[in-house]
Amino acid sequence: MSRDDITYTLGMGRWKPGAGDRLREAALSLYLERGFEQTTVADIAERAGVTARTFFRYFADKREVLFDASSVLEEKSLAALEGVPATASALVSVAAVLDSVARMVGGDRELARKRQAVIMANADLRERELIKLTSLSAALADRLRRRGVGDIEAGLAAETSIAVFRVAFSRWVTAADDQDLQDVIRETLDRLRTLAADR
Amino acid sequence: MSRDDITYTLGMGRWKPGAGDRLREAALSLYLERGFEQTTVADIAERAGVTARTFFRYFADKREVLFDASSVLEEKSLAALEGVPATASALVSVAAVLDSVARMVGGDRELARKRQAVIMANADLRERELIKLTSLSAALADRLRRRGVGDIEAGLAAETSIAVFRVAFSRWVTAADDQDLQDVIRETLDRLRTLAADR
DNA sequence: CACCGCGATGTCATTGAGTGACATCACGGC
DNA sequence: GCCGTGATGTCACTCAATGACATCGCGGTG
Repeated sequence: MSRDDITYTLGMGRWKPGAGDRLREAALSLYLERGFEQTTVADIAERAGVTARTFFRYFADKREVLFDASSVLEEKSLAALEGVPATASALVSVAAVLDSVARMVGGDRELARKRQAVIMANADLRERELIKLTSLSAALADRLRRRGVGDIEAGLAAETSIAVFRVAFSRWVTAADDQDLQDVIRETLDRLRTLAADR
Repeated sequence: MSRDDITYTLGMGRWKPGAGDRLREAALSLYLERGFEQTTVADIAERAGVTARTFFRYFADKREVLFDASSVLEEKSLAALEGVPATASALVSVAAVLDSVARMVGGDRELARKRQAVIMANADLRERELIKLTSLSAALADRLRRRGVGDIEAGLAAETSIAVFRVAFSRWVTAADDQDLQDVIRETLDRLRTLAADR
């Protein structure tokens, strides 16, 4: 069977462009339809009109197809940190970063829900999700240290931001009514302040 | 080549007992010698005097051999929570759990160091480590809710405990002098209180 | 004592993830 | 009209992981 009927289009090069996007979409839909484990890379590649080998040229592994956006998220979050005066406390700086994350993630709650459903249904995906957050946290802590925040404070503030984000995000994505992720995060951060003051 | 010279011992049954322990030791030493990725399950099994198939009868996957102790850790941590009066604040309860974890983990710093070296050298192992902590956190949050702590507070307190533990553990395992993990954790928790009070 | 069921292990076959090496071929420049 | 390049295909391979079935010592049981 020739591939050309699927992939070849006049004047567009030898193959259809946007293989990466097609793979992303194919993967998400298949993960939703059959579940992550029941989907093979060959399935995804076929739906996207490429071979399995090509999948691995775009994504390091079967999970990464759901997470490669997070590198962009990380960059932009750290950029947001630059906008905060270096005199701000660690927690205030972190709050700004969380706000920026909320703006990026909070736009499409339906997409967030689908994604979350897939991720939560599989342990390997949950693992990957965690390490992405942790990677962001580590980068954040690093920047905080560079701007003079104490070693331990930087680590704590960064790790704490994950705590707040996870709790807030879970609340937001589950909520019946249509809240604003930024609000939920701010509220959750306030709750943490109260909590920590407890004895 | 017959296996009997290795595995058969008079009066001890058909095979040497303690295959699980042998596999654990073989795996850790090989991961230290060659690295996690450079070690195959067949290598581990061979050193332990069994077949690869047997490895997977003891451990769900190649990573789990380093983490199967954490289920015990989780049980005992939750048991420690039972000893805390239900009237205690969420953070105080969490502090008690952290103290219990510290007692279990803090005993052998050299072992902790070796383990940590292996884990930190590989992304897959870091992922697994994270999900174990998160699993503990989720269980902890669940118990807190059952004893009347508010939904959000429970989640926050549990997630925060991870933040504190990770920061403290990292400091402890890296430290030049010989500190007590419990002390480091308590100190870190205090720092968090200060941090959260900041504006 | 001979037989039996059980449990731990071995053996074999298979699927699917992931990788390296090399071939292909349209496109764009020269 | 030739050529280098980049994206893709093809092939071969290793290894993780799992299911099915065989093996065999041990501890009873009659």
